[in-house]
Amino acid sequence: MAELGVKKEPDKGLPGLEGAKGGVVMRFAPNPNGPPTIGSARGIIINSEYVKRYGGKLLLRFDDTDPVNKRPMLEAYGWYLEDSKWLGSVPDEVVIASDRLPKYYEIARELIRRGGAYVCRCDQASFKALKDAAKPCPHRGQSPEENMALWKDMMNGNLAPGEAVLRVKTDIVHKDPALRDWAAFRIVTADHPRVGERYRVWPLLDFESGVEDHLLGVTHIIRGKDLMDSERRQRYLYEHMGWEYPTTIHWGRIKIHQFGSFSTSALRRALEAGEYSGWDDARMPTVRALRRRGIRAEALRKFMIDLGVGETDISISMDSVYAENRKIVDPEAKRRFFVKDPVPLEVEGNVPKAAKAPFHPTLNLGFRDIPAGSKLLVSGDDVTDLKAGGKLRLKDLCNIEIVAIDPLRSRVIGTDPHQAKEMKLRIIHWAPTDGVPVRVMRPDGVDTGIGEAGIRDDLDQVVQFERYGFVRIDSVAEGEIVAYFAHR
RNA sequence: GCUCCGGUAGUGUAGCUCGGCCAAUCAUGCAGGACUCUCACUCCUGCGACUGGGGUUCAAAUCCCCACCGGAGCACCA
Repeated sequence: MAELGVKKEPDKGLPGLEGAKGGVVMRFAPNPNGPPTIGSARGIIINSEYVKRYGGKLLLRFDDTDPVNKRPMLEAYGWYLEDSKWLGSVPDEVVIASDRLPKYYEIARELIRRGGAYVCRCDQASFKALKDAAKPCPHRGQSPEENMALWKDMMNGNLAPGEAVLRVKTDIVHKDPALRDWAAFRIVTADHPRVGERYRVWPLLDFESGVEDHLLGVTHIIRGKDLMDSERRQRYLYEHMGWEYPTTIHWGRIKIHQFGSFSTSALRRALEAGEYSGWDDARMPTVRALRRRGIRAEALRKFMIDLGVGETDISISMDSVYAENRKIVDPEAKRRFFVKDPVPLEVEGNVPKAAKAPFHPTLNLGFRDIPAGSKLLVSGDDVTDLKAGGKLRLKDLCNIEIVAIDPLRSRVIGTDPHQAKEMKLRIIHWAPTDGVPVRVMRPDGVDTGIGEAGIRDDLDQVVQFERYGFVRIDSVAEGEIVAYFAHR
């Protein structure tokens, strides 16, 4: 009775894709000039999410056609594969543009034959001047035969870098100057990290990407709003060739509060200048850094899917990722004591020999013993506002009253947690003097302190340092444990 | 200069295609409370938005126009 009206259900997850019923072919197409960043993760995750939803194929395509300005890194190809896999987005097929130059040449020749492209020998500045004035350059009217001959000169070395480019004919009087006769190939004699000096004519993004999307049968393209004009440019190419353009979706630029805006190239420069310890430095906005810090792929996936694919430029906070991750990690993270900036605390009276502390407050993960005694360490942050006569509870150990401040002395006034509760004592954590030195690498700096010795058993695990935050134990060396900070 | 795109709470997001179910969804954040030997987790309550102005209409977050704000392209970069 009540459901006569069709209630609009709030859209859950990603919006549907137009014409995706029979399955999709989608691609993520990075330039491998560094490891995947959080921005890359968005592309990897969203594309793969759609493929999972509609069925079909996920392609990982390396658009590595600039050996100079955005020079590829050989290691980065593997990094993308590795991080895609970790993110739960294993590609069905991997394509590397620098392997496929001959295909592009073939299409270039066909395009020339069809009169869809010409070899332009203007220098950059004078072409721009003509283009801005919506005037054709002198080479635009060359016959396909002339163009083919010049193309061969580009290929065989008769023309030097800068002396000629192949341009796709569009509409030289188009009202948007960005679309007028764009360059498809240029001469580059620099060596390429993968294929050396085998080729001297390299395609530009609009050609390479546009051609590949067709060759690979891509049905849906998701790309940045900054590439909107790319689609409009490529449509001219598709028209010359008689191809059908895929469906496109655009999204806006993404900024992250905690990292600001970043580009792979900028990060690479900073890294090479020695500002970071590596691509997985805790301060890096890379997938591998997040992984090292103990962020789970599931948290990232959920976060990215929740972001959606809007065309608005967004400025997001890692807080949401952290909130997702906290929920995943909390039930399995062992609790440990880590005392930051330790201050010695003398305790008089009957201090228990050891604390029997649960690994988890609510789940049955067992207990660990932490040796105690009359000399302990507490966090510098916890003692700043202490005064003589003040009382507090050392968690899982005993209740104390502060006797003196500098140096810090106290006496046991009981061990019963209920007493502490009745007295509404503040509860702080502590560490034994024979604990292990711990260094915590954080996005915002480094903390040092002493942790309970049991942390040595937690290599590669995500644990919670009580009242401090979640960390991943990164290394357990003789003298020091290194932890990477995930979030509070 | 030319051209294109966008503007819902602090931050994201749903709703906008086919105007009424929207005194506007969800998450995160913040505030308060419950639980708890952690400032974690969980639960409850609360805070908080349709950029502005015109127009069309019985009715506009949704359609049209203008303004303002933000982003992007006009590379032999991706």
